[in-house]
This record gives sequence, structure tokens and C-alpha cells, in this order.
Amino acid sequence: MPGPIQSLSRAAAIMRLLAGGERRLGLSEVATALDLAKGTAHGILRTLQQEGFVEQDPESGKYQLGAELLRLGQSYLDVHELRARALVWADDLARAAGETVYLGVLHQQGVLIVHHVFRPDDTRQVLEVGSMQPLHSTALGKVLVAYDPVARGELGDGPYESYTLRTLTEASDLDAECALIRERGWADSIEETWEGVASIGALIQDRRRNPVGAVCISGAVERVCEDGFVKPSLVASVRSAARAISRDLGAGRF
Amino acid sequence: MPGPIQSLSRAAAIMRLLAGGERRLGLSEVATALDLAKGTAHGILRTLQQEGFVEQDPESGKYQLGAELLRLGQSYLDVHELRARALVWADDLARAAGETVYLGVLHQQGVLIVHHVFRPDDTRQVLEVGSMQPLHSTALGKVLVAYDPVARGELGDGPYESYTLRTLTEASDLDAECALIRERGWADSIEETWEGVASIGALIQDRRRNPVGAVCISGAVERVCEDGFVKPSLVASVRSAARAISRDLGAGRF
DNA sequence: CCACTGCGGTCGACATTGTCGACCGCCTGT
DNA sequence: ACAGGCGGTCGACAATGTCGACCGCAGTGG
Repeated sequence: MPGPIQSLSRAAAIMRLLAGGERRLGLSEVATALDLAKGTAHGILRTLQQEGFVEQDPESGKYQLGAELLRLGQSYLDVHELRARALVWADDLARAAGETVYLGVLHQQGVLIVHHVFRPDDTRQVLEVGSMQPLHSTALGKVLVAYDPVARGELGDGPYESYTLRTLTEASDLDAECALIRERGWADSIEETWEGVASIGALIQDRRRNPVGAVCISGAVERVCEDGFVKPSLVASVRSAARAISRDLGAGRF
Repeated sequence: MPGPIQSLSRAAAIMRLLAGGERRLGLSEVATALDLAKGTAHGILRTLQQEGFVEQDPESGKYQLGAELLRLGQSYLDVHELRARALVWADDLARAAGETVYLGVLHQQGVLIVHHVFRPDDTRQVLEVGSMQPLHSTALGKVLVAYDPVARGELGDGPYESYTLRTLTEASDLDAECALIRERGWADSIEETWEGVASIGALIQDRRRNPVGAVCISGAVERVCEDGFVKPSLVASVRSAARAISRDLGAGRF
């Protein structure tokens, strides 16, 4: 039975639709958006609601995502081996570098943040675990594109979306950058996604040298860079953290 | 068509099963645990995998939850109206009280934490957003049980699980406590779930006075209590935060 | 070194199951 | 008061998911 189960694919599409639009959606909206009969959409929504994946505003009758997703998302993190092993190293890195640390894995056409350590003694920040970052303009993303053929494939041939003046939007430029990244073993991104923010990332691989994710530090360009380049000491910290996590992952096997 | 969609319910059961067991599960394990034919379980797992809700370890062939759940869980938080409006108030409360703040909603037989503000200037803590707390032994839970008939219904007639010597395990005791909670308008829990931890909670209601969630502060019993009772000043802070959030929710409508 | 047992995965027949589009009652804005 | 939209229901139909036997492989113990 090498075909996907229709009702499940549709349910997934509905949940993604609900996740996309910031506001709640009505039954008819869902049905027309996905080109389903109202009855069909209703059946799926009712089941999703019973299971807690979708909630219905009793007042307006409109639907939104449900709490069970949050719970299961948390369970995903609990089981995630990379994240578990990286926790302590990420902490150390944040303390050593004095900057925010992110841990990301490839997911669809982006980097999914699975761990986030706040910059020590910084002002209040929002936790970004569960959010996505672009592949072509962040240190995390470019590391993955450079080392993971799947990531490179997901990216396509561009041109890519431009966020700042420094964003690389052409596939040829990005591939050249990736060659450089592979050569020196780390990636940076200086104001390529957000003005004023620079980041440095390095690859995490498992025991068989498969790329499984990336770590990066991210902070104000004034602190992370010097004379237009990222500080070598920070690069060293990130790379050694990445190596430590990779070693830890390999060790877990035996 | 007032029946749930079979394949969807089964898919949900599989995901919950994967979320429950801490380790990865094989196809046969899943199939036997849920009493499904192997082919059926495989079809569902394959579809879930395609959609990103489940991942398969390419080495062992075993399954675990997928990254898409984390992303959707995050989207749930983004849309969550109660959480959005409560963010700033929870912050203020944490600062004023100098303690950890939790924001929770009823979900199945527990309280789902949807927001968590760390205790200011405290040692490193783990974020508990997405985790569940028991209904019968926490301030958040008891508030909901006292005011929300649905929560009371979910709880059942006990006896309830005991975590410490002070846990209320009998329905009659808990109902008496709930009457008290309704009378004075707030709940506490002094070492009823974790030794050394006390918490104070109050109800959040929407414009039509329906209970929609609860806030609490939680901290070391030595700081939160005095002479065996919670400090009145902290109670006042929590209650005023709860009122502020409720007012904010009501205001959003017009 | 080889049966053997377990695994994940496939296949095709069957009928259960999800789908469809018309229909219903309700609320809302006109 | 009406019309148009909503969420929700119903029942016929056949497409669909389900089932259990089967396959090839990997690890294992004889």
C-alpha cells in the first residue's frame, strides 16, 4: 500500500493551514481553501477536535490549533537525542561566548530551532524554540546547506528571498559560499537576515559523520564582529562546542 | 456523519503512544500495542512520516515523533489569545512577586502550561511550557477544578495519586477545599505536589465569566509561606494579575 | 556456516469507511 | 422579514483504508 492515507494527508493539510493563518478559520474557509466538500472537512475537523489537535471557539464556531499539539511538541523535544546531548554544551557555549546560542535541525525548507539559550545577563528575550529560520541567510542554515545534500536540495535554485542588502539571493553565490564553509569548517552570517545581527555556526554530525544539525551563536554585530569579520575567538568556541556535541552523540552508541 | 474518522483516531493514538514511551518504538511494537494489523500501522506511520509528524531512525527503523509537531505546537502558542494577552501581566507578576509564574489551561486530565516566566535572577531553570501538571494537587489545577465543571468532571471521584504527605487524595476533601477556594477566590498548594514548593493560583475568565485558565506563582515554601500559610501580599499580587488578564481578555472583544 | 526467528515493508482482495453534495436550522446584516 | 451566509447533518455510493499472508533482510544461536 505505497500510497499515503488520504484522510491523514488532508488532516495534516488542515492543521498546517490553521497554523499558517494567524486568525481562526471557519469550516467553509477550510473547505474551500483545500478544495474539500464541507462534509468531509467537517468530519476531519471533528475528529481532530476530539483528539485535541484542534479547538473550536464555541462562540464563533471557528477553528484553531489545539493544545495536544503543544504537548506532543514538547514530547518531541524530550525524546530528541541531539537536543538532550547538546543541552549542557550549549549552556557552556553561551556562557563562554556571552551570546545567545541556537541549536537547529533541518526541517522542510528551513532550520527548526530545537534549543535556545538566552544571552547571559541580557534583557528579557522571547524563546524561539519551535520557530523556523531561513536556510540561505543564517549561519545555521548555511552550515546545513553546505554539508547536507538534502538541505541543498530543499533550497532549490533561487533566487532566494532578500531580507537585507547583504542577503545572498543567487544560487551561484550561495554555492561558492558553501564551498568556503566546507573548506574552513564554519559558517557566518553578518546582517544577512536581520540588520545588526551576526551569527557564527558549525556542523554537528553523528557517529557516521552524517550531518544532523548545527549550533550557532548570534548577537549584535558590534560584539560579534571586529573590522568587518567575526571574531576568531568566537569561531573557536562555536567549533569546539560543535565538536563536543558530535563526540557526545557518537559516544551514546556504545 | 457523527462518527470519528477511524484512521485519524488511530493516527492520534499512535502519536500519543510515541509521546508516552521515552524510547523509540518499532513498527511491530506499535501494531501490537494498539491491536492493529502491521500493514495498517505501517500505512499510518508512513503517512505521518511524509507529513513530518513522525520520524524514522534510518538505522534501526524505529519511529519517534517528528519535528512538525514542534512547529505546530509553537503555532498554537502564537495564536493562543489568553497567552498573548497574559504575557506582559505575567512578566509584571514575576517581577513584583520575585517568583516563578505559570499560566495554565485545562487539557484532558491535567493543566497544560502555556506560559512560564522564570524567577528573576534565579539559577538556570528548564522551561516547562508544554508540560502538564496534575489537577488535584497544584494551585493551577485546584483553581480550575473549583471553577470549571469540566475540570471537576475530568478529575473523577478518586482516590487521586499521592505525591507527598500533604496531597489530597479523597474527592470529599478536595471538594471541600474547592468550596473554600470559591469562597475566598484563590487557591494554594503547599507541598502537595513537590516537597519544598508552594504555589498560589487564581482564576482567569473571559468576558462571559467562563473559566479559561489560571495563573500562579510558585516558589520555595520558605519564601512563599509564613507561619504555615501563604503570604497575603503574594495572594494579592496573584489575584490582581488574574483580574488584569481577565479584564484584558474582555476588552479584546470590543 | 547455516537454518531460524524476528524485524520492517509489500501486496492484493475485500468490505468497511470516508467521501460527496444536497439539505437543515440558525444567526446576522440589510 | 428576508436573503445569504454560517456550521452542521444525512444517506447513498464507491473509493478507500484495512487485513493477513507474504517477502527479503539482519541478527542469532546452534
